[in-house]
Amino acid sequence: MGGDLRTSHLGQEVTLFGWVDSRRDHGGVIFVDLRDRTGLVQIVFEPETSPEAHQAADRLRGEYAVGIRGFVRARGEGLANPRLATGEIEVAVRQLEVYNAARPLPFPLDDDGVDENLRLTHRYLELRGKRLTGALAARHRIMQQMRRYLDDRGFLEIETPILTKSTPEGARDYLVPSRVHPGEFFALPQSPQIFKQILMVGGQDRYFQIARCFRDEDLRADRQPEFTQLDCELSWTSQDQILELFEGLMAHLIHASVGANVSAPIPRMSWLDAMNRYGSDKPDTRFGLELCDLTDATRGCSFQVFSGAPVVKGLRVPGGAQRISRSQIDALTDFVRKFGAKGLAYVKVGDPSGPVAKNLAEAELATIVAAAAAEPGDLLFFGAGEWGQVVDVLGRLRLKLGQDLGLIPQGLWNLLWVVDFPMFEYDATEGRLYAMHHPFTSARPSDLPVLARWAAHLDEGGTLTPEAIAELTAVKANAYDMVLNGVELGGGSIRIHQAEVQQQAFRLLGLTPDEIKTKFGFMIEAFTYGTPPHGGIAFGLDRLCMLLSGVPAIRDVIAFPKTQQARDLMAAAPGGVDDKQLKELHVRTVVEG
RNA sequence: GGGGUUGUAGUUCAGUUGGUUAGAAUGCGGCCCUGUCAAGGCCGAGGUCGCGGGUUCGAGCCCCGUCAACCCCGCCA
Repeated sequence: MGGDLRTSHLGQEVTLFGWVDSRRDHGGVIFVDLRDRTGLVQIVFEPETSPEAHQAADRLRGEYAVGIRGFVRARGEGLANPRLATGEIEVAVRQLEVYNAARPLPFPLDDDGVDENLRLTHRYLELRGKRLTGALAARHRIMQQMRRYLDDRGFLEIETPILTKSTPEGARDYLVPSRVHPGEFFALPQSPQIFKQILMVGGQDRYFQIARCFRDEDLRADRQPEFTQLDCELSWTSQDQILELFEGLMAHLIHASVGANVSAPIPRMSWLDAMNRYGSDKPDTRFGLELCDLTDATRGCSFQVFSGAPVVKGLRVPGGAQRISRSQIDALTDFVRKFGAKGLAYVKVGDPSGPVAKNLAEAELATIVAAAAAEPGDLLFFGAGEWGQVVDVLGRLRLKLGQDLGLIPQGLWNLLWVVDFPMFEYDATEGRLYAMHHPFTSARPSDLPVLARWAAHLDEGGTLTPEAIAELTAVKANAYDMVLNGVELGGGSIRIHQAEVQQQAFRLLGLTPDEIKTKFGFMIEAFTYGTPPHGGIAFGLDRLCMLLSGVPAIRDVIAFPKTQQARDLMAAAPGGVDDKQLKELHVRTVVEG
């Protein structure tokens, strides 16, 4: 293609197709940069080569779709363009064909500043730009590398249904009404979870799929309602084997994409450690600024906010007393309020006049400073309250400070496994347990009796007592997440493969025996026919491509993304449908207002 | 559901304390030009200041509402 031409092609007769990227008309000679997916090449129209082509080139304009025949020749002395890969040569045109003229574009290609609204409406034009062309090519290569890596290790790529069944738990489903079965609906898959486990029952012992998933939840820069996962499952396996296999895959992908060497094995951190040290289950380990525990140091101190709190934690900013101004602290206080903090206590180490320091005896302050290993000139932020709230707020503050103070080194690819997740979270408002990973995740063998006992307790009409909640939230799951630079790339677990244990898990999550039967009966039954132990993992392909391409949003690695309001501006979807279609589907709309 | 940012020629932006005919660059159109490469020179066209309402003698600017894009909270097993 045009962008591939080099001096090795000198003298060759070539046929090129592409778009007019720019046109420089000198009257007697016309230069055009011809662009295709591979890049630019200069083509030259001159009367000496072809009077017809030269004359026809007069009406060329930007983005005309054209084809040319011509011959490759060297540029004259001093006329090479070092900024083009093809800059040593040019193509003298003998014949020009204009396939399609182009109206002036609504915006210039490759201009990052253009309103995204406009770019999304004309996505076909934005796709011609280097940015998207490069990102899509990178995504293609990542997918090819994934396929090769997994194929080499005996995995089969198998497709699972898009029209499937709504299941409780998890995100809101996208629903598809059934024409044949009035009043019934398919759901689009939030992930192929159940199908891939059934594939294991079906003997397809190493499966993968680059699978489209659908979740009808609100969007973010890294969240689209339809997105792609690399979804994997294998039988006769262990957590260690899975971590090893997939850290190998990720190291391979990072090396192939950005050339960085990630040394396997990658570090593993327990969920509890991650929460305590980084205030996040997906810690960004590219920088320090770790949280410290000040609960003991503040026990019984004179400052009621600390002494009355179940947990007090600190975040020490070295030299922060100078680097962070009062107005910045005010802004940070507003920041943490968004996450439910009542305020943001701080002391400037060595300065006893601050609002918090004034409330503490000298010795108490000294104890706290020592516990935080803080030095004069440091700024020490505090979080006091329930453990989950405190670590969450300080974790978010840590990330913000890391960004604001420029503490995050670029060019690092810090991979991390987070392991030993709790099996359940307790929701006090709803009075029920939720699966932290998903309901198919297995527990550590030593915890199985705990599950069995409380499931039986519920079966006998019992309720979730405080004792049950305490014991069950202490249960650890065989689950693991992979984190890259503070972004959750993927996660998985060793699954439950025994019908009885799966029933217990559903019971503990509050499903009635009837619900279990209607929603998951086929799965439970499948587990009674010789199910291999199995486990798997799924990675967010869009996020991975986003990080490896260094772009700020997954929209930038998706050919046709949706807006934050979940619209496709180009296709103008969603849109209304005919009454006839609705009738066939046995659906009536009720639009308020 | 909530908080925030943005919205002015095709595009990116400027527009003073509310004051006459809303500017620049780029793009677009015409003419000139045989070595440019973001070509150059001359000339020209191009505006519902997102939309609706209000305040005012007077609104791009102030107020209220609304729409859209984006960022975030909630939500996303």
